[in-house]
Amino acid sequence: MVRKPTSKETARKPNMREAILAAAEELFATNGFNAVSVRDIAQAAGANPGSVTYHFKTKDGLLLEIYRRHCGPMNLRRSELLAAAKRVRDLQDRLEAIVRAYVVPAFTSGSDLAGGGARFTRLRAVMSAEGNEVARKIIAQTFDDTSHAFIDAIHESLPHIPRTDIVWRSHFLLGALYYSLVTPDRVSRLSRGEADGGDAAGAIEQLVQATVASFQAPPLDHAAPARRRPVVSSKT
Amino acid sequence: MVRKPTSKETARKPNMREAILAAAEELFATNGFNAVSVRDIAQAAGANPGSVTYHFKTKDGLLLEIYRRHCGPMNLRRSELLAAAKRVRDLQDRLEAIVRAYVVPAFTSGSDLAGGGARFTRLRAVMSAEGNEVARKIIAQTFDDTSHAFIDAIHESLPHIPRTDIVWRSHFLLGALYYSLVTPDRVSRLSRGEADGGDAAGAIEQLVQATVASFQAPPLDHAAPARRRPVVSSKT
DNA sequence: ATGTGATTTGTACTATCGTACAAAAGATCA
DNA sequence: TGATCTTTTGTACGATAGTACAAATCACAT
Repeated sequence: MVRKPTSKETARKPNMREAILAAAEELFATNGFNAVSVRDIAQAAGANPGSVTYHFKTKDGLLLEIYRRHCGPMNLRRSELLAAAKRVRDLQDRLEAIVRAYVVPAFTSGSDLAGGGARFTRLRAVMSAEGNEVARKIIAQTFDDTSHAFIDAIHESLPHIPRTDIVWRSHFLLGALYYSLVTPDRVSRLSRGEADGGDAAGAIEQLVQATVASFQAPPLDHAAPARRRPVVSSKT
Repeated sequence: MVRKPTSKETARKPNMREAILAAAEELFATNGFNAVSVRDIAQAAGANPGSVTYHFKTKDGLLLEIYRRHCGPMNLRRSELLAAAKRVRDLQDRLEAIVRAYVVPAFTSGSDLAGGGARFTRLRAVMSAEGNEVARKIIAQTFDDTSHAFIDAIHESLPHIPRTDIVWRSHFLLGALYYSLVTPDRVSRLSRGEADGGDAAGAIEQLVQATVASFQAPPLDHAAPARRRPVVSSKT
């Protein structure tokens, strides 16, 4: 009996703390940080507002804990997948594997912390859009390392593309990834029901294929302008 | 004297109404809707809080007016550019022209309403992320037509790609576009200063090239699975 | 100059926000 | 059982939110 449930884990209701975290995650991810009140979260979790203060001290503290919960497992999984991807021999396959290693954990977190990575990624997208300060700090110090690792790996499998271009295209990848999680219904609507924007597996495949192609695009010639700029005049 | 400045346009301070709109646009676009108070907006515009109520009745009304201001000119310009793009003979050039016709007005609005399209597009991105109700309604009924027109045009120049795939890739384009406007600093940071995320012209070129390549990617084979899925195991 | 309508100001009201804190309730173990 | 610690509840407080509205101010036609 080295490990007993030290009463810290045995709440009256089963894990109220977790319920609050899950509710907050869901509400923040769909409505933004400021639109959600502590009372909203408490009600969604079936808890008392004061209970939120007790567990997380402040609303910022609650957001911080959400990040702490997910960042570790997600980046760990990404590292594992990236390491495996780097060992792929075929260059084309390797690139695809790298992109997949970046995308997949964003949709389904490794340890799948009570709700999966998709919800947390969506939350990150929303916090990013809102310019949330708490999130900005964590992201810069937690995700930039991972991003650099992926950019370097991609650069190695595409040595003829300038690093700058790869940075841009990685940026586009993240934007596309975020947006797919933020408004999946738009895909369903525009495809007139042919595609399901909420289907994670489908979204991943589409995103990976499109992104791999974008990475393989010829580099932008920074010295000379575009080969032949198509003439588009708005004056008919 | 058919047209005299009917005192409706001659405020004490030069166009306080416009100042409020501009300030609200800026603040909403960078901080989200709920994080910004009417008093914040009034202060940034050098106006009195009550003045905001006078001109726009409610905070939602203010947001609505911002959309009304930009949607018309922007979609008009997109239509013009799309029409011109469709007349490009070379298929490769035409595709690029179409993508450019979609992207360019998002960065710089046609009539450049006091601040340009980039700010408004960023605002759209943020409202989308926050799931803002006012914005959702307007977007569905104003932008979907334009989106369909572009999707159809792209489909015509890429007949062998299923429409579903084009929808997905257009969706990724919009996500990348949004994200580029939301966090341009990330590009500067990840490129270690080599690229300037805030440079609209550079962002447009990168985005257009990457997107054209993604559209030209082979279609996803919905019947048979991927040709040869690269094996990536997380267990080393 | 004066009246009139359009704006701006100042202030106040109610609702809700985040947070604090004491009391109640439950769990744990001597 | 009773002491002690953790968790939950209930309530309250100050700050700030959106909005309303009367008074003050301005522009302009007469």
